[in-house]
Amino acid sequence: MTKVTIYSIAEELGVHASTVSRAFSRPELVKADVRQRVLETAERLGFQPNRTARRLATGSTGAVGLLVPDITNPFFPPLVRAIQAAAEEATVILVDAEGAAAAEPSLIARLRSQVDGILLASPLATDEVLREAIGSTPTVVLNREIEGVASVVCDMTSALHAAGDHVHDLGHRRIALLAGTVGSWAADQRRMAIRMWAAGADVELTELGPFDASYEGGREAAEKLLATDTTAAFAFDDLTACGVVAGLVEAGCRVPGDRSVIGCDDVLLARVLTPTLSTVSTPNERLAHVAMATLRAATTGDEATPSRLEGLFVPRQSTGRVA
Amino acid sequence: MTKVTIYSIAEELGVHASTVSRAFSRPELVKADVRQRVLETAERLGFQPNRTARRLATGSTGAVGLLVPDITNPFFPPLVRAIQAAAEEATVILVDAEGAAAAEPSLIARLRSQVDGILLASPLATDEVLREAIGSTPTVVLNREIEGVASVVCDMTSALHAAGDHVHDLGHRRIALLAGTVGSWAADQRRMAIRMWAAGADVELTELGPFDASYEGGREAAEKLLATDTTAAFAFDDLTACGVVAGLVEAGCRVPGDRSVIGCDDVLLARVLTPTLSTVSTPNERLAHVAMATLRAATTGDEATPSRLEGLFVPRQSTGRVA
DNA sequence: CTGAAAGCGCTAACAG
DNA sequence: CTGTTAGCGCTTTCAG
Repeated sequence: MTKVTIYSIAEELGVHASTVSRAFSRPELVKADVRQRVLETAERLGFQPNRTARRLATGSTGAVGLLVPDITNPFFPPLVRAIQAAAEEATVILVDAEGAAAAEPSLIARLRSQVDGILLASPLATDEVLREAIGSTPTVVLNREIEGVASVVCDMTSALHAAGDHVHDLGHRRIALLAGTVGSWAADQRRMAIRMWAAGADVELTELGPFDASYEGGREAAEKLLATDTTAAFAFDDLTACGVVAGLVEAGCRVPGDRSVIGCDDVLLARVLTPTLSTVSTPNERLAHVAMATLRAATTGDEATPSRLEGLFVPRQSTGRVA
Repeated sequence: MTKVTIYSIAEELGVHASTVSRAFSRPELVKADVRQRVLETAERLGFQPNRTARRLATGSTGAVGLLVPDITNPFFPPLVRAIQAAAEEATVILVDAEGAAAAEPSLIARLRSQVDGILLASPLATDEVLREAIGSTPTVVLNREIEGVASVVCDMTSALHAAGDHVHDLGHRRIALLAGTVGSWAADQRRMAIRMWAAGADVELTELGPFDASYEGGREAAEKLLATDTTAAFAFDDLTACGVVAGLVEAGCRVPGDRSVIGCDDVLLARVLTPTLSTVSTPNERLAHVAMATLRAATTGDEATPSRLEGLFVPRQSTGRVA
């Protein structure tokens, strides 16, 4: 079981190692039958090109880094999966910041030396910090926008408008906006979208918060919510919405009987909760593909192109006709 | 911003590159003051040792692979996090099998060439297939045992006995066991544990299933469950339990008022569901540490040591006094 | 303790 | 189209 290299198979065939190398990396440069035989014996000998050597020689790692702020947030696993699928041959190195935004710069620094490019999901760090951390490494930021850095975001605006119209159609006129973490790009965007919608509809919007984007944050929000006479509420995300529902139900308020609740992200939780959550879903696969394409472009030195994808409102059980 | 290598700093100091190299990899072999100066200028120049080159030279990748069957299963993200933390310097390459057990061998093959060792969470593939796929790569299997392969498992037996005693104390005597996927090591272990407990307690155990380890599987289980006169049920995991609760509630059956439900794994869901789930938690951090330690041992050629950790029963709201 | 030299396995000009 | 020849940046004997 000795290691099989391009030399082993070159020798076996009486050709030069570089020919073997070419047979793999630039097949068009080698005569069809030679290539054929190379591939065959490679297969036969169980040849596995040594990625490390290739990397050293080419200077490219064949890997992309994916930094997520909190892998235990149910929003990210599906995204991670989609990115891996979209990465195809490239190996993706996932790094979880464990919810500690302050640690991200050093994590990014470590990543930089191991990858050709970085996909960065970092909602909380400031533009400054991030720009400095990524330096000259080709980077695409996800779900936020930073001047001068390529990005792909899922724009929830129109979906949230649709969600607003949906509850409006159900008769709701006093609506609560449970704001998410301040300084979060996504939270800001969602807040703006809902304000904009409310301004154009005959509804009274009550802003509460900010609340932490967590179940506990939702519980807290529920308390504040109960002190208002609103009949429907937009939560920052599904996890928060889950806490809101739990808090309301515990206080004897029925969902959607007495109050309607709208989540965001369409995580697994939204589909298994009782009641299932009306929410806005993200096109993860599309996002992943666009992100990878953008990263490849960035790697080959192209311009920073910001892309926007649209979220989709998914009505479920947590929204109902006003009491 | 030219690349800084051991040569740059060797030149800068008028020493040989190998000395610089040693200053990092075998500091004890270089005189204190030289080492000192090397480290200083390395710092000053922002030297980042090129991992790829190091790998080529040493033959070790400094990376470990972590294969999970389904990253979207909420059980895994916390484990991934724990493993990353336990891996310290080593970079962990996460591979998600996307729920397709059949694809695992080829994923493992790809991994093998990129890492020093593999942590393998693969509940469904057969021992044969796995043994063949890992070949001679140092491997630790997680939550299952394979003859001849190092492993670390979380043994739920005593925790499930505690759970049984708990519902027994609450007055339950007719108990349902909702079996998980057949052929799954964990499912088998849990089933055995509950049977064993039931055999030693004055309860009547009704086995139902097997059901898919999913929300839908739980819904299906709920239906079957309603056709029995049992008052408490063990679900395979929390996701299943969630489906069971949803199915029961939808049928007008209250949890825990009319029936008690016990989950397993203690995923996020268990804590945010209403009612919160009584379940068995896994010591992820311990598991991760033991797994990494075992892998390091395996890498240095030591024997395959199977380790067993204990789960912990966590009573919550989904279990209550019998009606 | 440090310098010299030989690779690790592959790629990439450059000739032929 | 294919062989030659240099490396990629670091580690590691082997001398001294």
